[in-house]
Amino acid sequence: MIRCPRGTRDFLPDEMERRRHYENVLRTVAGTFGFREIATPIFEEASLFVIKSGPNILDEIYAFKDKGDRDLALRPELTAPVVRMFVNGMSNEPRPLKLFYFGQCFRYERPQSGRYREFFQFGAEMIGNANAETDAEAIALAVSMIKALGLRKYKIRIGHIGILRNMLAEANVPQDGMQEILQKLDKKMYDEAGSLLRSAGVCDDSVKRIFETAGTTGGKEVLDKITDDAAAYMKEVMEILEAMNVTDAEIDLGVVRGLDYYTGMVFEAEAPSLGAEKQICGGGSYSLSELFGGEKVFSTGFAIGFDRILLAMEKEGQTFRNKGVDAYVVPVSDDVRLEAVKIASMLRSRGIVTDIDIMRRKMAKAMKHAASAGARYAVIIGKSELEENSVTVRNMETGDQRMIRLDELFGLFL
RNA sequence: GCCGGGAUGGGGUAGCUUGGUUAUCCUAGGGGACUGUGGAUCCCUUGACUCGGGUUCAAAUCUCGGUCCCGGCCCCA
Repeated sequence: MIRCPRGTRDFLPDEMERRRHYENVLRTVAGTFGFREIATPIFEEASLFVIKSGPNILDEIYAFKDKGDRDLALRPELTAPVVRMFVNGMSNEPRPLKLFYFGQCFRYERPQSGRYREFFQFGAEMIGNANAETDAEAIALAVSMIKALGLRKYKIRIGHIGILRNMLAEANVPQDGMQEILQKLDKKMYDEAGSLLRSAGVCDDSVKRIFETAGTTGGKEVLDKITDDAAAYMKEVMEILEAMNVTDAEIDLGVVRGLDYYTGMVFEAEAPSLGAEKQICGGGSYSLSELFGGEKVFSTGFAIGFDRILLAMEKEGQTFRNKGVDAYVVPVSDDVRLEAVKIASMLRSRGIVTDIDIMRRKMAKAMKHAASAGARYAVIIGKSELEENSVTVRNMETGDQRMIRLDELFGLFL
């Protein structure tokens, strides 16, 4: 028995219908913010991801050589491909570019709850500017999408990577040791961050101030304590968000996020109903295009973990009802099957979702099948009906049924 | 890569401690009882011990390893 590979999933029709529905909710919201959808290849030159994330990334992605000896990789994320696309063919478009995408990504990792080797991301990028309006727009879009999906419990935290970086630089922490310290601070591992700071020669007083800043959380007023241009900037972002009616995002200066291509604002969303893998969204402002051979352009973007957010909705008890077919055509006897096929075709050509018994089942079994397929109406076609140019229509929910003329049948589904 | 718990028809399960006939029950799928009316009932039928090695007269059951799943660590671009 061959099964699907580790960390991948099959999506059966019910599940797929649900996923498509929510994908389209996200597409619609992104559209209302003026974003337009794009798609990039599933695989890219491996170097695209190496340039962005360093050579160690190769251990964590599906990288391979093709028959032409090219080094390729299944995409582990979509920001790099989108920026590559911008550099290749969109660098002279009017700015800002507002792009969104939905697609699968692949990472060679140990699967666990909410983590797969093939997973789906919905993301958006704004390319061409770095200011408070841009950052606020990205956050507002993310929040609107989460809300539109119907997720109730979530937490949005906004930080600014520059504030802690500036403090570390002022304390004379060398550039190459910074990332490790920031990572510890991001995880609230203060003991380890402390020993790293002290061994970098930072005095106790500075360490204390750094910890205080990293632990700063709350509304925009907490920014008043910080004397840094970035704090004033973040206050502006928060004010714009307020004007956009986004009030449930809070400041957390400990949000530092992974790699150092982030340049300023960073944010993430988590769903507390999930376990260890509870982050459902992450993003910030960055500058990548110059690494791929283009001019330096500031951008802001984020990605939503589609599988995780669906999982969180499920855990909150949100259910999804599959639509089923509008009409299920049931021929009463074999000698009316051709007529039944004609009527089904007529309904289909009018855009009505129509199924028909093609198993040559007896009528009772066909009715049973119509019920289990979730049909709204059974369209019963027999000799006596056809003699009067009619069919019998049965409402499968109420059980009411009546004869209806063929030329009126279509109107029933409007 | 590391730690822990698992794996029995399509789905859900009993059996495993204490090895021993044809592997339990529910559900689902196909057909029939019912020759023109669904979710009911009854009958027939399809369908499983994760894979490989070991112990044994005999393994779903004991044992070792692989694979996969679940939870966590690491990582999380």
